[in-house]
Amino acid sequence: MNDPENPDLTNDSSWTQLTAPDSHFFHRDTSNILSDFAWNLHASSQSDHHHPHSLRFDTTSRVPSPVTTTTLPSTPSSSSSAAAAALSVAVTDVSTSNNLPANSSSSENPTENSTASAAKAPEPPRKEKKMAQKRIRQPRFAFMTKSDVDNLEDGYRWRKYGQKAVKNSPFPRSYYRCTNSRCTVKKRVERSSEDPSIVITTYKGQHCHQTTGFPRGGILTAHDPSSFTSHFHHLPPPLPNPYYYQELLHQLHRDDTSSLRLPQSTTEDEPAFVSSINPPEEGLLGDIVPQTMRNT
DNA sequence: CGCTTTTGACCCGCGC
DNA sequence: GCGCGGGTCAAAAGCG
Repeated sequence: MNDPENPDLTNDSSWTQLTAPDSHFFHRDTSNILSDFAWNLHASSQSDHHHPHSLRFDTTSRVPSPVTTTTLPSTPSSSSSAAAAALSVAVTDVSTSNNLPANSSSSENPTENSTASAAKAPEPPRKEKKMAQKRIRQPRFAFMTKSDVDNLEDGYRWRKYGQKAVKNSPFPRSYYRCTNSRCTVKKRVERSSEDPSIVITTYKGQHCHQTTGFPRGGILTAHDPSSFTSHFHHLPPPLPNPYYYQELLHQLHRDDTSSLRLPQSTTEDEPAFVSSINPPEEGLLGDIVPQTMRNT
């Protein structure tokens, strides 16, 4: 079965064959380490079209936008200290008209859910929650990482809440949720069946809090986008951080909007990363941290 | 003791 | 309607 939210990221062709409704995919055909294209990212309009590293933006379904390909400037990999190498990034936003931000803990509070079950509410809270989840789909993005470890360090703490065997894959898929009780972000980690060295990580939702900090990179705060980027420029995190990819999208759109066409017409189901095309000073906060959380 | 992981069961959506 | 597969729950076990 083709899971629209979970295309086989290990298959290059599948990246462009994504048939998921309201999804937007980025594909980068590269095997370089993350730091190669990440932590020194300075996307410029002078896209090196000769470079094999390409970022493919693909959107299907409701938005009949053509697949647009752009390229990223590449800097030679200067370090292999990181145990992981990002291969591709995919943004599969599936937000609907009611894009529930991660900070809307009032409407989706795990603690409340757990306690409500014992209260025997007239309506099964579990069912309510399911219904809510069905209606409200959160932005998500995925990336492939060459790594020996499954659970990549990304600055947040995660609690594993499930594991499932994956069809046509000898490797199980693990499900994690952010340990922050108010945060509804989840991530899914699975290993490529074709290349066991590749870990496919899919993030869903938006964090409503700061990171806990990288073990080897000091504390990383999400309050200061400038320090965030400069932090990475000077001190690449040991492993890929989802922030980077959203920043990547920013950069791409900012620098080359002519070649990277975003589904601007999807106003009714505005993807998070589209709405995040903000002024530079807006930075990553537009993607990750809800505006209401920034002044805390 | 508190937190995390494991794991079987359950629920739901989707395709046939 | 049925079966399959993905995703989640929740109790038990493990760990520091």
